[in-house]
Amino acid sequence: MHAGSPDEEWREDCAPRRVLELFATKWTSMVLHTLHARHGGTARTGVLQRSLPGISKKMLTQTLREMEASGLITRHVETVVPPAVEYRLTPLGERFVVPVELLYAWGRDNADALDFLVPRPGSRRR
Amino acid sequence: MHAGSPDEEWREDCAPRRVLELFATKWTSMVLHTLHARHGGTARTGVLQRSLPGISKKMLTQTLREMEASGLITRHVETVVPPAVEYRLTPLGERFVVPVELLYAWGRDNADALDFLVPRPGSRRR
DNA sequence: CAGGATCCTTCTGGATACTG
DNA sequence: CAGTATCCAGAAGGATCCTG
Repeated sequence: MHAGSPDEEWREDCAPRRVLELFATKWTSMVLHTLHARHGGTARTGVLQRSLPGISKKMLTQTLREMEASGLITRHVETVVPPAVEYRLTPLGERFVVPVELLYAWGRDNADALDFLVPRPGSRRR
Repeated sequence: MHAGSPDEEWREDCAPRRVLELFATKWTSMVLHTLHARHGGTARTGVLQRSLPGISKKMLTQTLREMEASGLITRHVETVVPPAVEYRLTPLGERFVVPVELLYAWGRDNADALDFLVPRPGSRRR
């Protein structure tokens, strides 16, 4: 347990980094959580948008596209008018929910310690 | 379990969002993990930098500053020449390590499913 | 050795308008 | 209703040079 040992090198494509990529898009884990905890794993676009106050239509669509490309969700299109699109968690997505929920649970348990972060709504970190 | 219920509103300052703020700086969780898993919770600046191939001196310092401001680590300065600075996980930091490690563990367990992400070193997601 | 100060490039993501 | 296409301000973060 010391420096230099290249056992688990922080290569650009190591597992930890790839997981972080999933958080790179701001809304991913929130969509994941909402889909899972509030809608049982399946929801339509508009429902998701209303469940995530503050997300723009652009970012919702973009996030959903990336999550689909990552294999976290699937997209089902009902060919009707007006179009109805449903997003559903994949088994991989369901599994990813577990650590994400743990992370959020930790946040709730340590809310006091995090109080000094995000002091006032509108200012980001730092 | 449906839309509209404002039980756990996604306000700008809700716990989940504040946790995500901790990941907003790219290297935070990697520094945390390295400090914990490779150095037993305490390490000097240079050691950390060598343990994190690819991090710039600027980002390392900046990340450490923010982590200190967030109460995840403490900074100890040895007043000698050349200066020696040690960073140490706080109890809060130690607790945060738990969900972070679970996240990384999930990544390792699902490495196969994540293989299509980060196809070649040098290109980011998408 | 630790880290501050700049410069500069890339990316994020919000606002808005438009299509089927 | 779902999605696309632009435009654009601001943030993230890498490279480099300088200080005690």
